[in-house]
Amino acid sequence: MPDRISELHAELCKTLGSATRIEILNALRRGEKTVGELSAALRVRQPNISQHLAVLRQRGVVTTRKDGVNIYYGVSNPKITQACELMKQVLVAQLKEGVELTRLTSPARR
Amino acid sequence: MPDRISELHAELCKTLGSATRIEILNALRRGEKTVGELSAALRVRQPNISQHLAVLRQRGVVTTRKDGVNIYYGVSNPKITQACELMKQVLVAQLKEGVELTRLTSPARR
DNA sequence: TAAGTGGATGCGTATATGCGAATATCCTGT
DNA sequence: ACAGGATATTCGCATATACGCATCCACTTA
Repeated sequence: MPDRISELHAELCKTLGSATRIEILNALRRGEKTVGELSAALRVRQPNISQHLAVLRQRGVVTTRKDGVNIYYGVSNPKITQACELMKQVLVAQLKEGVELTRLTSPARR
Repeated sequence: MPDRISELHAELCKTLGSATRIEILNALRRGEKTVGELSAALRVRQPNISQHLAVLRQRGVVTTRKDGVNIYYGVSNPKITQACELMKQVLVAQLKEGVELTRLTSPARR
């Protein structure tokens, strides 16, 4: 029976569980970007980008700043970028170890 | 158009996107535990725990060690715990700021 | 071999998520 | 008020995920 905190924690983590959102965060590392810039840089349709940004916003992962005609998005907390980076390091380590990404294989029974 | 690496990265992150799995990882911080111990500690039915452990296994987040009758699960890479901890810190910061978790509210239009 | 324990799997269902396509909204210049 | 660029929202569909329940498999001991 998971408690409330764990649920919020999981929800926050779940936010990073999308390839497009991961790329959005990567793109925002070097600084703020507008929706249009993100859409162009990632080659993802604008409405789709907007949807992902909405998710990131709801979880407080990104912040918005309006400047003239555009809305600039940025990462709200550097720790998010750090966590992201750690996870990527784990991934890289796995790939190097040739970790049998038994993605579709059976379990530990051996 | 997200690339392969981002997809793997996202899949790995997605693994942390479940309250039960978050609690499993928290429980494993202090050391290895068997399925039964986890089931009892978290008060979650055994088959359900097993399923979540299967997910964690497939993504290489946990490792298994067989000892006599039991199977001990442990976190495969300390960086995973670290990333998890960073995310929790972000969450705590958000809660403190009373971040209007506009979970169900409108966006940045102002 | 029968029984018991620890753990994994399959199934059905309810719910959540991602994406495309169309559309709506906001803001600024004319 | 109007046009147009920038961004947000809605709808529908296809897919993924979580959970309970029942069941199955592996190993040990009597």
